[in-house]
Amino acid sequence: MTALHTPFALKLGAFVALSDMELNLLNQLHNRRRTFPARRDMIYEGQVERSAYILASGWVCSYKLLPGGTRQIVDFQIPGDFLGLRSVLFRTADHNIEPITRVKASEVHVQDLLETFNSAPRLAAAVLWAASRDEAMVVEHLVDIGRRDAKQRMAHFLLELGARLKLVGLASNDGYSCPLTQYLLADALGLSAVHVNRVLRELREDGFVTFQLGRVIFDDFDGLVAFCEFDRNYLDHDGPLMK
Amino acid sequence: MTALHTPFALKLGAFVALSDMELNLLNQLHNRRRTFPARRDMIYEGQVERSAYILASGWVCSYKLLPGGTRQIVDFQIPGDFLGLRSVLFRTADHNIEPITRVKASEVHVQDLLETFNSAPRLAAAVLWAASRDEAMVVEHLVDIGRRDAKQRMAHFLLELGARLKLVGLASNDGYSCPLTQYLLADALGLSAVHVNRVLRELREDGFVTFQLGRVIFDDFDGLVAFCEFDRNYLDHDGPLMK
DNA sequence: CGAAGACGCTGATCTGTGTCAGTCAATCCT
DNA sequence: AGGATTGACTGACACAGATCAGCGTCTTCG
Repeated sequence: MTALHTPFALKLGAFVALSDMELNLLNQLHNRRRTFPARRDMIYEGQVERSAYILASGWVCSYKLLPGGTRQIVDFQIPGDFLGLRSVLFRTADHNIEPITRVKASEVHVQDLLETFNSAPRLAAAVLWAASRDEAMVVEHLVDIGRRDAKQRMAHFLLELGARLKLVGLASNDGYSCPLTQYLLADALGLSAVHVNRVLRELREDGFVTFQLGRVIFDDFDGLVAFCEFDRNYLDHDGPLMK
Repeated sequence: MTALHTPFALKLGAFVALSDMELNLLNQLHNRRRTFPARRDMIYEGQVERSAYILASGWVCSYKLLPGGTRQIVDFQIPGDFLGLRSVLFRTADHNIEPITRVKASEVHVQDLLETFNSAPRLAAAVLWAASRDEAMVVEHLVDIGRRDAKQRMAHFLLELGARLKLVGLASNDGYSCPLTQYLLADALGLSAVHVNRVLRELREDGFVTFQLGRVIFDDFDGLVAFCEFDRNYLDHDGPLMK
């Protein structure tokens, strides 16, 4: 992958055809590179220092802790995604962000972002688009947890993740590699780890998907889509107004 | 309530002290008044015409339909809230909006909004703040449905609603009037209507809240807060950056 | 007026998922 | 090398909440 096609550029490029000039501007956002080890929170609830990042490689999750000690993972972020965009708006972050793997990310100052938007307004639209997509995904998770049973929920989740990864060149319709443990899946889907295991086995025995050894393999992609009523267009909208 | 203190102005005023000039600008947004009857969708999934509204009176809900015929209510909107702000960004709306009662709302054109922001940048920050709060609420609902049992979920929901209504002068710590049916509560909380009924009875018998005849009455506000571990600050943040 | 819907409410029964308790293999640490 | 930790996996059992079936009261409307 050349410098001109970071995951971030790939993602935005899916909605706005990017000129060379715009691509260059995007790449200039990537100068403040930082690395984070797995499992140590990058941003935690109540933190005052506000920083946003663009994920270059690795996976992270954002979650909220409950007094009881359990947690709810709100979403996973994959390369190309923004981290902590909202914590820039509020004085303090309202949720935690934890790397699942070792992570490389570019720190982004609000200032730089605004300057970039100034030089290339179409990029502002693209970023806004991406932010709205993330919000739509949270809504879809709400529907997932509220109204689908465990098996459909898992199926829907694996397909959604696939669609997102495909956008940044990390998945195909065959499958993708995935560092999530069954405990992480449980915290994200509102299930117990034990039940996650059972559901994955059932989906495997049904011949739909196999999730083993860090790889998700779609054995019957169309069947899976039908089974959980996945809406194929839900993540590739028509793009922003200013296309 | 004078024209200078619409619910919308009250809400924004809670985060930015508004000058008379800013109040006037806000009120000018309210000229295109429209009325909607209950139960007929104002905005539906896939609709192309993009319009945003500010709710002046009445209640609405935004929801997503599932192929099976069930639905998940994502959130309720009360006076002072924005409707369909996101549907302005996308070519088509990605969810439905249905009035629960008869509703009065002011149609807002993107153009007017931008001009207002131009004259009073602090209002832009306030609106952004409000939008972020709405997003934070969806996240909280996710936590609700994913990790709290039915009773705590209901308790948390009733308290959250109370906090929002208080902000626009429609509730006190004693209670508020509330047009939601048990079916609506069920669709919002991911429960069956039957179970909603049982949970409400239990909360009443515990001496926490009474929800009857269209009124929510907090019999033991502090007890209820403790019971569902409601975070008193979660909705009154520190305000936006540009305070 | 009477009929038809809403809506609140309840008991009986069924079921999806959680909880508990444990095994096994792989990896990391000292 | 031995011990600790982590993650996948399983069976037995318990329970929260769904589903089914039904009653009663209001409101709406032809």
